[in-house]
Amino acid sequence: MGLTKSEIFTEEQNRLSTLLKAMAHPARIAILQRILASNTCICGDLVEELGLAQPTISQHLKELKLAGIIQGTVEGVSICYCINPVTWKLLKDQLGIFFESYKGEVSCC
Amino acid sequence: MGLTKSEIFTEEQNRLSTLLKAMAHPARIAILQRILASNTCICGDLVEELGLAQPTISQHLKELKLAGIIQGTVEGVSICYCINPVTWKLLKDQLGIFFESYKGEVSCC
DNA sequence: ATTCTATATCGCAATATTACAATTAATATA
DNA sequence: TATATTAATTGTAATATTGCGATATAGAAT
Repeated sequence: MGLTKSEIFTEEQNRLSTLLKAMAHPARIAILQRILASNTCICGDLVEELGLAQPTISQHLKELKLAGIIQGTVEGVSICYCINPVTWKLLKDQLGIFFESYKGEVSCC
Repeated sequence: MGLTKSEIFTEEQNRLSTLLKAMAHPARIAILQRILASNTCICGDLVEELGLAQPTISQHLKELKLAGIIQGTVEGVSICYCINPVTWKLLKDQLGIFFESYKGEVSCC
C-alpha cells in the first residue's frame, strides 16, 4: 500500500524515523556537511557544488527544513540556511541513547 | 526520475545515507529497539508485538540485514537476529563525528 | 517601472517503498 | 513419511521519492 502505518508505533519511534528519513539521502548529507563546515549559512552555492539542478536542491532544503533540522532566513536576495540547534540536540541525544544502549559481546548469533 | 544520483556523491555520503535509510522507518526502529532490549535475538515475536503482517516484518528484517545493521542465524525452526557489531560501531562513530562537528552559537540566522 | 538575481513551486516521468495475501522453503516432530 | 511450525519469497496495489524543465515569486539594482 506504500503507506506507513504510523498509528501502531510510538511517538518516539515515529519522530526518530522521520528525522532519520530527512537525513537519509546523500544530497541532504552533503548539504548538512556543507552547512556544518562553514557554520555560516549558504544556499545558491549548493547548486554549483553538488551538481544537482536548482529545483532539486530547493526541494532537499525544504525537506530538511520541514523536518526541523535546518532553518532559513531571507538575506537580501538570497536565503541563508543553518542548523536548527534545538532539533540538532534532540536528534543527537536520542541517537546517542540509541547507539549507547548496545552493550555488545553478549552475542547470540 | 525517482533514482538517486549516487555517482555524484562521495562513498562516505552514500554509505551513511544508506545506513540511515535502513533505519528510517518506525517498524525498523521498533525492531532494533526490541533487539537492543533483549540483546538475545528474536524474530517471530516481532510479528505479534509490532502488529504488522509476517511478510512485512520479514521484509523489514531483510532490509536491516542487507544494510549490514543486523545479522541472523538459523536456530532450529526459527531464526535468531541480532546486531552486527561491526556496522553498529561504524555507524555510531560516523554519526558521532557528524553530530559533534556542530559547534552551535556562532549562529547566523 | 524594468530588469536582474536568487529561490520556490508546479507538474510530470521514472523509480522506490510499504504492506499484504498467497505461496514456497526449510526444519522439526509425531 | 506426513504434518506442523517458522520464515522467506513472489506478486501486486497503493503511495512516496527523486529529479528536472518550465514557470512563478520576491527582493535589489538600474
